[in-house]
Amino acid sequence: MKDDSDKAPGKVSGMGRGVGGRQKLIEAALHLASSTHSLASLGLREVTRYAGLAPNAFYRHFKNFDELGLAAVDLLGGELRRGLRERRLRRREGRGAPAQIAGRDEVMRLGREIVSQSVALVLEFVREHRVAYIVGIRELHGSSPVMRQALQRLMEEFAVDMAEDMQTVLRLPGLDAATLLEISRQVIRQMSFFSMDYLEHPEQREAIREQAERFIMRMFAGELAMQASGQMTGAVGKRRRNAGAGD
Amino acid sequence: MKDDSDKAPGKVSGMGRGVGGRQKLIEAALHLASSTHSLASLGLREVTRYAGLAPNAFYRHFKNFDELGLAAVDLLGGELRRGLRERRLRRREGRGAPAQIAGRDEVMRLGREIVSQSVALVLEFVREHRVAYIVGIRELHGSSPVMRQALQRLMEEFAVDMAEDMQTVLRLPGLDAATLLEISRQVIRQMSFFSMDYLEHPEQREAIREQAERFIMRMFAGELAMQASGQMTGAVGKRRRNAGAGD
DNA sequence: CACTAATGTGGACACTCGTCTACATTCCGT
DNA sequence: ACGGAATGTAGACGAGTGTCCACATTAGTG
Repeated sequence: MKDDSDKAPGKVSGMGRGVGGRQKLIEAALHLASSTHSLASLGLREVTRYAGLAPNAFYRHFKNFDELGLAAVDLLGGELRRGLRERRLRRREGRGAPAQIAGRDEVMRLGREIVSQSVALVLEFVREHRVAYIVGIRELHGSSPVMRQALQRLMEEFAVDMAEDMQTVLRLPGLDAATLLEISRQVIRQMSFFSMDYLEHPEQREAIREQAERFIMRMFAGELAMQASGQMTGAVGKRRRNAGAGD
Repeated sequence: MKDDSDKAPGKVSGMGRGVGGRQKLIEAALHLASSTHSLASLGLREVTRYAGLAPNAFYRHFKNFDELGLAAVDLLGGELRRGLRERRLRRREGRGAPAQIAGRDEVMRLGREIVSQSVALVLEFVREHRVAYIVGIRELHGSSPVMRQALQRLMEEFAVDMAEDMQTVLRLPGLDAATLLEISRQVIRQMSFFSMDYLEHPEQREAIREQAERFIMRMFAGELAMQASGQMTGAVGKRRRNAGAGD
């Protein structure tokens, strides 16, 4: 990929023979972890061997595998988030200042367009970063608290981005910020499953994409319908805000 | 020629000193896997040591860790599924022959009741089988294809059960079996996240339970709303069944 | 040039691991 | 009661592991 050798703060001066060591180790670890063990239980020697380095070279870059994992999350998580934000901004520019409160149909159409684009972008990223994504999902449920926390945080950032986007573009009446965030979190989580299906069943990609879009539309339509019929004050109770997996 | 004593529930034939060996190994493995490695990367010696047995005792019961994992899935997955089915039947009896097609409000109320009970049951099970559940979720995304497949299948069974239940109790107009199953699958998947939150944040259990119930209601309300407004024939694509007589 | 920091190699140590062979104990069915 | 099957223990082997120490190469800085 790219030579990004300055990932850690202040790390650009003198170097020995090879420059790609760090990157090579990360790639080796992701590749091995995607097809074999979990990240935390990878062998140090195994990884360095795969990367074409001596065992000790590992220590030059990372203290342990959690540290390597965090570096990978920073690298790829940041890339995905930047990608989503970019595309979002591009769309917003290309449209001027649109969404005055519009009719229900107009909102639906606009929402569907945004949903469709976002889903496509995520699935595209997932396809291009297959191994990293698989490892990411694996570690999200894995045994290292450090990795779990880092990845949960990443997902929370995605959810916040998505909620802000929705808030800005569609000003849905009665959809307060807290509810929007709750829905966004649930969408992001569900997407982690859809993305896995997408990778594992290439022959059903079209269907999976449609399923994902349908899911998201269903969530919003459901919230609107429940608010419209006043059902949300029912037995379910409604002390919503701050209920999620916030740190 | 009597019991096919393979792994069927009739495993009681000849035995040596201890009887709980198999069970002890499973428990040890789950316990270790829930707090340390993934199942597949557990050490044979590690597990037997924790179980208070000699390393070789492992071979007496399992050929490898996949086999142990499958046994655990059979054990606990079966228990959960039976529990859900039981409670479902009990509810159905205790009610006689209820659901003639009722008004929308009546359907909503009944649906909410079922949702609430089912969510409570699942969360209760999760709390009572904490370690097993954590390992299950971990292996659902883990590196062993054998375990992944077994757990995906288990979740599919849950989804089918849930869809059938919904189908039987609430005869929602226009909610065909395929859509119901799709929604059920998504609910089951989302519940895996809710359950994790539930375990990891005991102080927010009430809120998480409400969130789960809200999520499920939102899904159904959303599907009904979309069908009612004819939106499901839109750009999303909908080669699902032919709605035919479209209401 | 001399110095330092970064990056790399190789060898060695003690340790754990999976697996094998051999033997001991307990229960079941005939 | 006896033989076989199930379940358990003990010890040993080679392979792989994490980590440490010593040394080599290169880039930038004074």
